[in-house]
Amino acid sequence: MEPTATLSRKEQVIRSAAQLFREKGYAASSMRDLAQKLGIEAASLYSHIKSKEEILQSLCFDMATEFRKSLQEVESKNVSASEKLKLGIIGHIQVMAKDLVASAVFMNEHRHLSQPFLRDFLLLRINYINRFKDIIEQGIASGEFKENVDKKLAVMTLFSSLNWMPMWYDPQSNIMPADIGRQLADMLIMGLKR
Amino acid sequence: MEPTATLSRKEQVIRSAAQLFREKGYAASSMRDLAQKLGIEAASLYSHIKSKEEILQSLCFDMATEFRKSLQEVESKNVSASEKLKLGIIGHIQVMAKDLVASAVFMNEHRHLSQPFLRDFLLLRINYINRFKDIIEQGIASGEFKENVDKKLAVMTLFSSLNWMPMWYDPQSNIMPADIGRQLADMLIMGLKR
DNA sequence: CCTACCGATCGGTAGG
DNA sequence: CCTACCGATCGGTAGG
Repeated sequence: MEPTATLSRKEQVIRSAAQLFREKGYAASSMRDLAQKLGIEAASLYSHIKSKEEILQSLCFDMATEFRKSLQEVESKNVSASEKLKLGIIGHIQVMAKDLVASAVFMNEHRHLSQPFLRDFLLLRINYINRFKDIIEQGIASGEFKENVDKKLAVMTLFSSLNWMPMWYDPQSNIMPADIGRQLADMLIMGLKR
Repeated sequence: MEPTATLSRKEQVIRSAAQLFREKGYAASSMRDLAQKLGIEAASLYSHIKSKEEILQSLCFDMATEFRKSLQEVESKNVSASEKLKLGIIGHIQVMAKDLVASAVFMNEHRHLSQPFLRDFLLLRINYINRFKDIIEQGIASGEFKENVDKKLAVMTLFSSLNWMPMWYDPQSNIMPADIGRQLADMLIMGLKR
C-alpha cells in the first residue's frame, strides 16, 4: 500500500477539484462539473466534503504549511544571506513542483476564500514574504547585496517570478525543479549581465 | 471638454466593470453587481454593451494593443540589446501604470474569454513574449548578456515580474512608474549582487 | 452514493 | 433607462 496509490475518496475529490479550479477558476467551476469528473452525482460529493469552499481551504492552507516548513528549515541553517536566499528560493520551487496544480490554485484562487479564512491566509503570506525580506536585509547589512536596492521591489520581483513558475513549468521537461530554483536564484542575485 | 472628464456611458460601464472584475474576478462578478455600482438596473446595462463578455474583450484587447504599440516603438530604435530590453521593460510598466485596474484584469481574467477570442489573445501574447526573447537573444549574440542564460527562464521571470506589478504597486506612492521600470530592468540585468 | 428537490441567482430579452 | 420576466444553473439538503 503505497501512499500515492491509496488516495482516500476525499483526497481524490480534492485533487480533481484542484485540476478543475486551475483550468476554469474557482467561481466558474461547478460542483456538477466536479462530480462528472469523478463519475458520480453532484449531491454525492457532500458525503466527502462539507462545502465547495472547504476544498479551496484545504488546498490553500496545505500549500501554505508546506511553504512555511521549507522556509523554517532554511532559516535554521548557519549560512550567508545570499546562500539563505538561494536555499529559500530552491525550497519554494521544490514545494511547488511537488504539486503544480495545487500551487496554481493557491496562487490564483485564494481570494475566493471567505472570512476569516482569507484574512488568516493573507497574514500567513505577509509573514512568509517578510521573512524573505529579512534575508535580503541581512544580505545588505553584511555587504553581500547592493545597498541601494529597493527591498520591496526586490522581494516582489522575487515572488512574482516564483509564483508564476507553475504557469509555465513543464514537468515533462528534463530540467529538474531544483535546477530551476538554482538558475532563478542566480539570475535574481547576479543578473543577466556578464 | 477634457477627454478624461467626458467618458461616454459605455466607457463608464467598462471602467466600473474593470474594477469589479479585478476585485471579485470575472466569473464571480454579476451584471447585477455592476448595475448597482452604476446606480441602474441590470437590464439597462444592455443598452450600452452587448454582453458581459464584450466588456472583458474590450479590456483585454485594448491593453494588448497598447503593449504592442509600446514595443514596436522600442524595436524601431537603433540601440544596444540591453538598452532595448530596458526600454521595453519601462514601456511595459508605463502602459500598465496608465490603467492598473485594466492591467490586472488583462493578466488574471483573460482566460474567461470564449473562442475564438481566447485563441487570438494568446497568439498576441506569444508574439509579444517572443519579441522580448529575440531581444535577449540579440544581447547574448552581441556578448552583452551571459551566454549560458536559460532564455525561457529569463523571459518568463521577466514577465512574471512585470505582470505582477499591478498587484502591489501603489499609485499613491511617490515612486514613478518609469522609475519602477528602470529599477526592475537594472535588477534583472545586473542582479542584486554587488 | 442515489433520487428528488429547494431557494437563490445567473446572463439576457421583450417591450416600452 | 425601466418593469417584468425567462430558462438555465448554482450550492446544497432530505431521506434513503
